[in-house]
Amino acid sequence: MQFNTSQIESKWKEYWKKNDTYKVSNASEKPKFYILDMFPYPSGAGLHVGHPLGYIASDIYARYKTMKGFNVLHPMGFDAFGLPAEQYAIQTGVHPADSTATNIAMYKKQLNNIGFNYDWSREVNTSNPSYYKWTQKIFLLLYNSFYNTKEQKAQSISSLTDAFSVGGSSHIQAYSEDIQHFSADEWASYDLNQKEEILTNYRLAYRKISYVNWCEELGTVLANDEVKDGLSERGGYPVEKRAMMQWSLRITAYAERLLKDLDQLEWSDSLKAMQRNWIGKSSGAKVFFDLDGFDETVEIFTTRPDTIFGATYMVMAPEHDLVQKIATPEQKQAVEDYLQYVGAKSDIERSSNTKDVTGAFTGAYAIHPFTGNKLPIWISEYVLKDYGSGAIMAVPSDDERDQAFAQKFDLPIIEVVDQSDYPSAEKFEKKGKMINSDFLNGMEVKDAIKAATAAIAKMGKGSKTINYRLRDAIFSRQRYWGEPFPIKYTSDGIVVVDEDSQLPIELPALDNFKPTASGASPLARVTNWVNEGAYTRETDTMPGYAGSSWYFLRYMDPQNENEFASKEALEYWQDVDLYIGGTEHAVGHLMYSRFWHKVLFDYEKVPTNEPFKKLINQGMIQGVIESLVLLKEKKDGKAQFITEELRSNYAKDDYALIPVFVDYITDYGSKDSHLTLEGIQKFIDWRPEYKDAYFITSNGTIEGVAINELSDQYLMHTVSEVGKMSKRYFNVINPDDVVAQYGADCFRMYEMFLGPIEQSKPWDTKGIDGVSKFLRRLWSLFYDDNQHLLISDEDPTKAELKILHKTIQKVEHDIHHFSFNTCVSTFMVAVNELKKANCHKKSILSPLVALIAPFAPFISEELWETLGEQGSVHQATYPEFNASHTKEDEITYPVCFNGKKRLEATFAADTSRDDIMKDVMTLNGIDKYLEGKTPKKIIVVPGRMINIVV
RNA sequence: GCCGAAGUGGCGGAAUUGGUAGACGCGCUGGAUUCAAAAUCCAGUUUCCUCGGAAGUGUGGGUUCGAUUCCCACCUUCGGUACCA
Repeated sequence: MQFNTSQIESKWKEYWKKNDTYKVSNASEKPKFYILDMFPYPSGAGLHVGHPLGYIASDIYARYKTMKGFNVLHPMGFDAFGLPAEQYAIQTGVHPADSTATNIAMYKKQLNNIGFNYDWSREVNTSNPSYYKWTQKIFLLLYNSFYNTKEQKAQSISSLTDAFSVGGSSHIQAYSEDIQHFSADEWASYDLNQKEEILTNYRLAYRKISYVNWCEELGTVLANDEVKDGLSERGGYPVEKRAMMQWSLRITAYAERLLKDLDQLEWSDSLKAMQRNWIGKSSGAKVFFDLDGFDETVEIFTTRPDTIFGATYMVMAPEHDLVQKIATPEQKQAVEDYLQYVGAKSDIERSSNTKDVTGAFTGAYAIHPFTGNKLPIWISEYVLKDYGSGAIMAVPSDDERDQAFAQKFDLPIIEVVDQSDYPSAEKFEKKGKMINSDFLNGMEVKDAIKAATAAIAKMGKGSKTINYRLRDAIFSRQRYWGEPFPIKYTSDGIVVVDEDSQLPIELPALDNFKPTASGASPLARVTNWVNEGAYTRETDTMPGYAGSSWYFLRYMDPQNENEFASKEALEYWQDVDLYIGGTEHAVGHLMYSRFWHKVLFDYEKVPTNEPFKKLINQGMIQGVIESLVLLKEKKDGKAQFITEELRSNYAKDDYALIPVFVDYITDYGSKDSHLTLEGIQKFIDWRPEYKDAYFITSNGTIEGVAINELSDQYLMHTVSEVGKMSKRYFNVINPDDVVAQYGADCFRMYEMFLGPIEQSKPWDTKGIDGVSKFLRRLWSLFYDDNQHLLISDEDPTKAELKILHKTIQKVEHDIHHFSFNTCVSTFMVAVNELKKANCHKKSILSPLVALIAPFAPFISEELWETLGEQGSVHQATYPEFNASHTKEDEITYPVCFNGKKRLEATFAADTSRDDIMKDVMTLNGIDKYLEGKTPKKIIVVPGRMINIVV
């Protein structure tokens, strides 16, 4: 039989489907193993060769685990809500549900082409009402919960209201940023509205005013990644912050647990570091400063309470609530001007300006708690409203920014830390002895922090505090294509939740997807949906991360209509044993999923505290972007392109890079990448607006219209950059094309062969022939050139068994370490050696095919059948390694002199260390290296090497 | 700036606990086969050299009998983050 990839692939795809080869059961005696891929957003562009990298790795691992006797769950689904589909709907009028369904069908076809072992009966689609019913249900659970800081877990909000009814707010231990004090009687006297206002401070899902990116010209709210440098990505219009009442999730309540539980996870250090940075825990003290002439106090947060005697002024965030109140009439104008200045700047501009020091004096003063001195209160953009309490005590002697500010506005500086005992200490480092600090004088910084905090607490002016950088997550989007909230409002604006029996609240039909003028979601147009009796529905929808924060649970029991997953299914599958995905979700998705999971855990709805035990970040496969250099200046009204090597003659502003479809490029991806005359012709055909352009090469200029008459010495070199694989750069490689040319097995193995899974690298087809050759060589162990079967039933030789078992050992080791590139090398070595040994024995080839099966599922299935084995190779038992076959009788030792290898010597494997030491001195040629000297020392590492020290 | 990852032939990369640096593949060179080509097969391929050797894993130092691997300092590239008090 001939090796024909497309025939083999369609044959076995059919077989797997017919035999339900990849169907996974929840009822199994086998140990479970749950391996998960980050599910894709089904975009209209389809999969490119970068997407499957992680999927191939997980597929290999899943198939390996199955053969090792595990019941393996390896599902796939779609993160189907999202902006691109809505954008497409606005442009074309095609309903997002329709375009999404089309895209999903295309994705599934592409995925099946690569031969993944997904159990499609478990497919999940977040935009499906039977799925988002449970997203809505979990949202309601969050809404009806508060965080009990004593028990350290989420509890029902009703237990909080019960406690309020019994004892008011005094003995409550519940997480909140805004604690109000009231008695049980007061609580009873409040009306619904007042109660709700208080509960809002405790609920894990709550509403507050937050800011969105509003673009007046586009008349819509933009996502963060639609805003570039303070302008809308589409059109480049200005974007401003606009306040809107929006849903948020109180993830901050879980900050400590999210931080602490990282320790138990098998994630990479860099990923954990990213999450830790994001949570941003810092410990210090909060201190209340009295205001001169006002009853209010200003709360500040500091990590350096020891330096409190060095505080010479205060700074508030410009948006701080007290600013308007305390500003004196004389300073009112200055404050207004400054607010004007800050308000006009976007976030990006504000944070990119770290050099210029700006601010304004409010005219008000705070009272220093120890000295009683009056400290002027300033406002400045370098203090952020959302971090700490939005105000600081400024210590110019020990903080870089405070120092710059003090110098600019001529504020006093008092040195309070003497670092002369620590000459190596950096300035502002927490090292030194306190000076000019009253009762702290002479103390080491470390002790002074404790002493100062204790003194502040004793005065009732503050306490030790832990602060987190993590913010609550905004959960509202003013969009159509997302989960509707199961929420409506009374005419007084009081929240009414939908009953379980009403879920799912489905997205209503709509034909105009354009945003509304007010910035509300397009849903606001559907008045008969919005107005439900006396109630008005929430018209915002949930963000992308809503559906993806729990999808891994749904795979366990995807068709369940009574629960998001049954208790039995959850008990059996527990958690994800191995999660593979890109780093782009390092903080967003992974943080929200952990948060949701912990809430569910607190309610005993899931059996585990963390969702993803082990996580591997696959690197990205990037594309090469090939561009022509276009001069901005025209000549005779015609565009001018220059060859890459002439680019250095021009300033950066004089030219632009025009991406070229990579298929037209010769030597794509190399330093020498260029367009030949033929390539230039293709380029012009593709972009007719350049048909008259000049193409300036090193050997002279050619005009687009006159190409045919010219010879081949004219090459236009292009600029090669490694970057994203994207439609925008015309460098997308579709896996279908690679599969059609080389076969799915070759594509899979080549992606693995490119290098370590965690590393990013540009796609490059150089070298795919090597893998293709390997598969043909494997085939040639079974069939000769005339397609005659070569298989024999002879007993294997010792040498053949050794090749096989060395391979088993190495491949299994490497799979455990996710080193799939070296697995492929190992297979190549094995096939090369068996070929050399002329081995066609079933006893060797059967286990070899089983070893290769996880990597090349199609060819191995075909060869398994050829060998006369029963059933699917993917349900076979993994070959067992037997060490007795790899034992060496003799070992060839490298003989080194001072660590450099000079000679070799072969000894029987069981030769003792002493005998080797003796024998090595009688070695042929050794005198030359000894140079007549006696060796100082001979080191023998049995089985490894011999080193002679001269 | 801070945090993290990495730096090895012309290229992708390998080297398991500190123990023969460059496995495997691409590319290149030569040869066989062929009318010819493709395909296939065989041999060679880190650099320098006086063909016996010498140097060599970003740079400089250190520990060690021995360092791609461990330690210190620096350089470069990539990813994350950005006035976090």
